Amino acid sequence: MGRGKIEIKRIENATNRQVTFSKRRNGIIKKAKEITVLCDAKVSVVIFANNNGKMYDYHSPSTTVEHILDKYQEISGVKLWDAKHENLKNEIDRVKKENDDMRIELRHLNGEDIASLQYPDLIRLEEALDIGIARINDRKAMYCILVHTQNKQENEMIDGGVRHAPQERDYHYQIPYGYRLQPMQPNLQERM
Amino acid sequence: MGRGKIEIKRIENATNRQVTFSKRRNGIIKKAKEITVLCDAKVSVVIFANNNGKMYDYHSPSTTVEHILDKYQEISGVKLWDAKHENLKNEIDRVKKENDDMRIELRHLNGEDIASLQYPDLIRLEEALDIGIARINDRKAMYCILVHTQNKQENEMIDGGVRHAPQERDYHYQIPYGYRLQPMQPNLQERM
DNA sequence: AACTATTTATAAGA
DNA sequence: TTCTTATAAATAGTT
Repeated sequence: MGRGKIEIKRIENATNRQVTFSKRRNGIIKKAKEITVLCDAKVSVVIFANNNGKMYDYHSPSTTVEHILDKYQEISGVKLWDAKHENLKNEIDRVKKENDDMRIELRHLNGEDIASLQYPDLIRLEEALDIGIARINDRKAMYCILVHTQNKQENEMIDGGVRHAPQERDYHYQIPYGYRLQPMQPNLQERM
Repeated sequence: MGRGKIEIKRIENATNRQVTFSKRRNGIIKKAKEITVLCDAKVSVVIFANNNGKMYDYHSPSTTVEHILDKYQEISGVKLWDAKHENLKNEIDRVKKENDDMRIELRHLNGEDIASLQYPDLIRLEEALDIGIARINDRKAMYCILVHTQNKQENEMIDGGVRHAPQERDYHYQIPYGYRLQPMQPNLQERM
């Protein structure tokens, strides 16, 4: 489409090549704009000149490059982001694995999904639970002591004619009256 | 460039639009190939049909999409990866948060880091642990029953003159001789 | 999917 | 470069 027909092969004359590049580049981008409007298409064109590396591009409106690339990946199956994001993905996998392991352990501690466990595993679980209970009872006992002390202090204050508003840390209303101190676990202290 | 001149605006007739899309799409990709050869250019064209979402693309040889994108970013200053990056980071944060929560719960169940817990939380924990222990004991009991049955079967086999190789599921070596059955937890069945 | 009358793109020249 | 213009190529409407 010009004064003469040309063969489609590299134009050896640099000036000529540059001129043709410029003309045809504009042509392609014009066509891209046209098909966008005429046919409601999404188009993305990126052209680099080989000599100066300058870039020319067109992207149809309401189409971000990201969007086009996402679709490109999805359809072509090429994973563009992998190189860049492999590390992040690996970390996600690692954390998710950790997550799954903990979820399983939690379920086991709750006595769920234990059908597949060997007998020694059951023993181990029971021991872990026993330790937990021991420590929690220990802590409960400390609350009782604390409340006891606090009550004593409050009584002394009333005696002195001063009454305090209930504090955040007035726990005793949560503890049943007469709650008995749990005996300390004799073998617990060495672990704490 | 056809029988009649057309205005560059959306073609309303769907069939016509589809035909024009097809023709012009081929035209653009042909032009892209030509400029690649003639001018030694790097070209990337991606076209999506709006109706079926089908993708058509061309990328000049020795030009990966990644390469073009890298250059695109470098020149345009647009950070294409950021959006993707952000999503992955958010997921990591989300999973890590889940992770931390579970880690805390595990520590609590183990009776650790409970100094900051309120009394009702301690009660809740203890109840959870009790349930776990009950279920595990229940399971242990099932092992004992199983082993008992198995032993009986083996004895019968020996009586019949046949001796079997030890099976995978011969658990009894893991259970101390004379291990006594744990009493079932009376309030456990309704939960299982 | 072909055909072809026209429009459009562009190669070569100024 | 940019403009011009002859001609090749693309394609709108038709079959």
